[in-house]
Amino acid sequence: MPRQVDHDARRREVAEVAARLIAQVGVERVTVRELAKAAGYSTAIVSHYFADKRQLLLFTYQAAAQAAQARVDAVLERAPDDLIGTIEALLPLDDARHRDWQVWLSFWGMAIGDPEFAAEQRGRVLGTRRRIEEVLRAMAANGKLAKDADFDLIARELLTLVNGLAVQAGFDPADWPAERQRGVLLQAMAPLTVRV
Amino acid sequence: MPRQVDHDARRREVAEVAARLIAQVGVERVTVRELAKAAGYSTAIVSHYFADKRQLLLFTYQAAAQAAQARVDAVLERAPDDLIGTIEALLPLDDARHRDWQVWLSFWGMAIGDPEFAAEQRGRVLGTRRRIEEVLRAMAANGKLAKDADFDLIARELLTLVNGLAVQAGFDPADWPAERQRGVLLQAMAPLTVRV
Amino acid sequence: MPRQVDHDARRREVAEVAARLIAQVGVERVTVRELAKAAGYSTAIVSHYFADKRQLLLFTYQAAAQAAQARVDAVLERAPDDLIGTIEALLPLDDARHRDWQVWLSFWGMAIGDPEFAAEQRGRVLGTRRRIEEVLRAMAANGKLAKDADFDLIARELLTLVNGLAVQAGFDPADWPAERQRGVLLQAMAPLTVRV
Amino acid sequence: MPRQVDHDARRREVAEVAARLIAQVGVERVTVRELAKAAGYSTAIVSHYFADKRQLLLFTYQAAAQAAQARVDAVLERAPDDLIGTIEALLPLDDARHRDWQVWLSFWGMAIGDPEFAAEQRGRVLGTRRRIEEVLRAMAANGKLAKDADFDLIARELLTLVNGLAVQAGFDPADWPAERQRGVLLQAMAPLTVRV
DNA sequence: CATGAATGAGGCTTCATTCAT
DNA sequence: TATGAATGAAGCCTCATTCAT
Repeated sequence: MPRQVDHDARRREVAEVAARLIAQVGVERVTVRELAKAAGYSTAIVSHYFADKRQLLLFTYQAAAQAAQARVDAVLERAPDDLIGTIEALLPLDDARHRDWQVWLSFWGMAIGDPEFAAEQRGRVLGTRRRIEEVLRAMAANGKLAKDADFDLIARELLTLVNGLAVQAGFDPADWPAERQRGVLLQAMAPLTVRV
Repeated sequence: MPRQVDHDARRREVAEVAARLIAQVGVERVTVRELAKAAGYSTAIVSHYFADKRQLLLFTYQAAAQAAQARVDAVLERAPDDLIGTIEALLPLDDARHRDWQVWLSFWGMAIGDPEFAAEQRGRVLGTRRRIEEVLRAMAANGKLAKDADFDLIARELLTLVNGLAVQAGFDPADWPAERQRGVLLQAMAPLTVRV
Repeated sequence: MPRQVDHDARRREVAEVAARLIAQVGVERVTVRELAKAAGYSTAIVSHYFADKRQLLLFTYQAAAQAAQARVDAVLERAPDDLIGTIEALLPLDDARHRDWQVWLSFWGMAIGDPEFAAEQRGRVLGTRRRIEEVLRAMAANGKLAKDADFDLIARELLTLVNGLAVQAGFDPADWPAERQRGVLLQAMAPLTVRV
Repeated sequence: MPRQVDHDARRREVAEVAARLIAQVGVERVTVRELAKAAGYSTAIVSHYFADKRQLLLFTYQAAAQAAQARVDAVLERAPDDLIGTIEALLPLDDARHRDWQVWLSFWGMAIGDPEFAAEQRGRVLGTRRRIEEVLRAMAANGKLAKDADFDLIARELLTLVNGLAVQAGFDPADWPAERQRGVLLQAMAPLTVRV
């Protein structure tokens, strides 16, 4: 019997290396050759595990999105109405989250003019907003938020803040330590949530 | 006597075409050939007016930034304390501003891993924040804002909102018509400014 | 298992084709495209086996130099004091040696203003002179040359003759058949060596 | 009446600049743009005064050859049998002659595979040899050389020495100061000329 | 399953030359 | 006579991909 290789595990492994490289040099500068070298495989690895370089990149993008989602899930499992925890799970407050944002930022260059990537990006934003809305509803159910609050609008503002913070922190991490991100976030959230 | 050409005007002309293309297909997909064809020149035109393709792109980036700055200036000339006007001058509320943001979004892909473009981006953010702070100070001088408000923090929140809105509107303009952008903006600004 | 290729052999093969082309059209007229076509490969073959076109040319130059050295070695193995044999091994007396000189002549154009190629040329001249000096010392040891002869000066004169003959024969082979080259050589060598 | 420009003087002026550049960077690296800049003219100067870049280079080559010829003429006007003076007029013993040789060396790269330049080179060698033969005949007439000497062969050897010395001195001037060039030359000439 | 040799398309750039002025 | 803007051909190189092994 031939040695069985866990196909999906290998795909994730390659995508992990890709994410590392993308965060370092940007998505457009990542060549299959460099990627293969960094991963310790031959150049044919992409054709082998992915139909295309494009598919590899898409997979890498989605993997980062799933990681973010998992972070949010971990928060909500403990407390389904932990809004601040949810938002913080999304912000680039540590290296892992910072790297995910680097990846997304880098992909945005591709997403301009690439309908499929743009759609992916739209979907990710929409999905995240839905999750935030759920948290808001949970808060309302727990009396932490007015039941007639405009959940959609609040969620939009919150996600707007997240994206805005991440963009600025992404290109100027020195100017945006975790505390400063939290400072802006809390200033903005204060009037939103204390409206029981 | 040879035909005289306004060098700077021609540079702006080429950069304008570049911006159009970038907004359409993304900065990495813009080739000199396509650019030349779209501009109605030969491929050598780029080398003629720019040292490099890279220099052309940098110039294009800066041109978009200057356009934004000019829009803000136009507002502040009329009313130096017009905060909402300033912010709206920055948001992708019409096609022109939307296109500028498409250009920046596209460049962010390059900025990851390209120190010079990243620095450019940082500079642009910093400059815009300074201008917002000035507006806040003018407001305070006119009694529209508490004199001891944390100008830096407020300016950071406002610019965070601008960037966050632009990112979302950039990839999903249908979901972010001007009114919705204003809606989020006003909801967020209300508690900030009405604190006389 | 992938097809295995002898990297160095392939490099020599490509360089051999390059030498042929250089001798025909001159080093500056050799394009990667022509070279690839003549070698029966695609243009990417050069980048595949050499970092650079420049590196390929350097390698080609050195290969010709090594061929000449090998010819001298073959002579000296049989008779370490065979001065005439050594000199004749260097002269363009047959097609193979003529072609090597064509290559060097062509490279001289590059060497002007290219420090690295100029240094390579200097090194080759110096190395050859050293070998001639060794032959002279062997002759002195065998009583074929005065022991107090000025080895350096004699070697310089001999190599001067070699270069001078090669230059003229290189551009006017019809006027410099082997016999005439030998004629000048022997006339010049007669007074040098018969001084026992 | 329009200002009359001395066409030939302008051609020589441009060629002089070209020679300077060629000696510095090699003939293949000289671009029309650089040449025009160095000469203080526009790029169209070549099309203006020469049919072609190629014609300009040919003219430059010939100008250097004429300069060498003029140097020999100056010697022979004083003493038509001054063999050593003639040879020294050809050797790169000072900067001016060194530069001429740099130009020729650089052109040799072009001459390989360029029949017209090769023919030019052949002609120059032949012409110089003829002049040396004349000097030898003058020596014979003055009793400084055996009347039945092989003028052709001696002239060939002498010109071989000249070319050989120039090649070596051209790439390694530090190793070939004037005195060393003369040393090799005199060692080689001694047996040739003292055969009255 | 995995390799690395080889490809061909395409990118940016440089350059001699032309042309209207 | 002289200019400099503009061209188009060509050069080198890089890269994702394919294919025999």
